[in-house]
Amino acid sequence: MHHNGHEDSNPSVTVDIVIFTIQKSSLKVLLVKRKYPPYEGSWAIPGGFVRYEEPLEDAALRELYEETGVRDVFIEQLYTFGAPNRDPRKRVITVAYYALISSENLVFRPDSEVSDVRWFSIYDLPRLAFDHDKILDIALKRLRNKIMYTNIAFQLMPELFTLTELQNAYEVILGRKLDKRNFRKKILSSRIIEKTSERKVEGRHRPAHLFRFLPSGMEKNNNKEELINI
Amino acid sequence: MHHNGHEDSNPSVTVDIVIFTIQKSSLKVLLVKRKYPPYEGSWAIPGGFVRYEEPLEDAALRELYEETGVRDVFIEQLYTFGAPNRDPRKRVITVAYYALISSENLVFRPDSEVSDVRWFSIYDLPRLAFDHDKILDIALKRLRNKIMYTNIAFQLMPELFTLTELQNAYEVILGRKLDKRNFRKKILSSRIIEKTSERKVEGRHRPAHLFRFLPSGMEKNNNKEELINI
DNA sequence: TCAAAAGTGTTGTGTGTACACCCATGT
DNA sequence: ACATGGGTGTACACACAACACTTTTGA
Repeated sequence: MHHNGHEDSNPSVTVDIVIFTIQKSSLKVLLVKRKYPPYEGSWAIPGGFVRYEEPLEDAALRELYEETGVRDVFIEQLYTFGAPNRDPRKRVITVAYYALISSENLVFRPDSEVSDVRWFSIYDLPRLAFDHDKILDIALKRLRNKIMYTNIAFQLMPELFTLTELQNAYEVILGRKLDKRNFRKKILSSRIIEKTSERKVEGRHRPAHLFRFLPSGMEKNNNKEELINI
Repeated sequence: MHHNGHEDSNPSVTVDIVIFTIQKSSLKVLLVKRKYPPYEGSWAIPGGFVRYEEPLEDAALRELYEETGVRDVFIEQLYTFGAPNRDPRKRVITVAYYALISSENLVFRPDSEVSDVRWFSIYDLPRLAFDHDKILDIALKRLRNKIMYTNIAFQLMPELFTLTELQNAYEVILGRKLDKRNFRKKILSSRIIEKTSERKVEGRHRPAHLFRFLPSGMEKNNNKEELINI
């Protein structure tokens, strides 16, 4: 690693990946605690250097896999951040991605306070290293925007889910309540889910129907998105 | 310039900028003819290396200025392209931008066939170097999408303009006709333009009123955009 | 007086939104 | 029987789309 970047006319290139999931009715992002300077001890978005022969998206998927053990995940390029002083050591240009993963897919769930990788509620974030607060902010805006006219929210859901669970996902992401009847009308009329014969029995009340996404030529976690309107 | 990139663990970083304008009722992009290999003699989107201490957007603005002589232009980051083999010499990651410039602002208008920099209609493009056809395609999609819910089309217009001229700009970008009455209703109700006392006399027919954009806290070419709906 | 573009309203259709009650189940 | 969340329909406001004629000017 060069610490005197000026001898190298090329900036370094990294990928950073904002990983979202929903846990306990809360939208969470995965952060890692930095072990070395700069920003030692601060929390940061996972990321790392792009290998010489590695496509950018592959680098992002590799980082994602290293942190979460999850493959076959929806990711999308977000924005490229290149302020000359965003890393105090040398010029580092980072291509930011965001990912949505279903909490059922999590191989390990870094929850404990002692771990150096942890899920944080978007409403209870620590101070972040570098310009990562800006990256996270833009990722959240993109997610909130895109959930309104695409089906990306489905990437956050398990295989089978109830309409209330789906609505909760939307509400948690948007940070506001939605009307139950209007939501169901909209989702059902978009013909992207189908009712299964199964029900979810949970507590002493009427069981909910379970739904699944319609394959419709595109598979879940296929990195494809379809236009809908909520 | 290294020709053996493998000795340098860092990819090179460039910016490329898709420059749009409207000329003669046609949407045009600026292309430059390459003087050296690879792709010698092919047309390409203007671009160049990012200097070590230079913000990405500054690099894009610099390239834009070098090719067009225009400053204070609307530009927006588009996407970052980083396929390992997109440049046959070595790994080059390019951060693509797009720009909209009013043809009245053009200091020089590269029109002649002999020049090595020229405006091309988007419907009559030459074969492009590298992956520049993909970049241009994405830029055009973004422009067409964004024109529908922001005021960026105004960046393409002169200081004073008629409603018919503005509608032509929309039609040329979208590649389809719009309804005159509905268009005027929409634009006028969005309260982002104001009628001036001047008229444009042109030909043997009724002169059109000239309009200008309302400052509304944000200046033209301020790289800000406002949400509207067309 | 004619050619050419400017300018102007209404109506139907569809979409978004607000809103309240009965149903099915477990305890 | 009751507590709990599941599930359902209607009415109103607004946005969008389709559509044709009159006005103003220069030649």
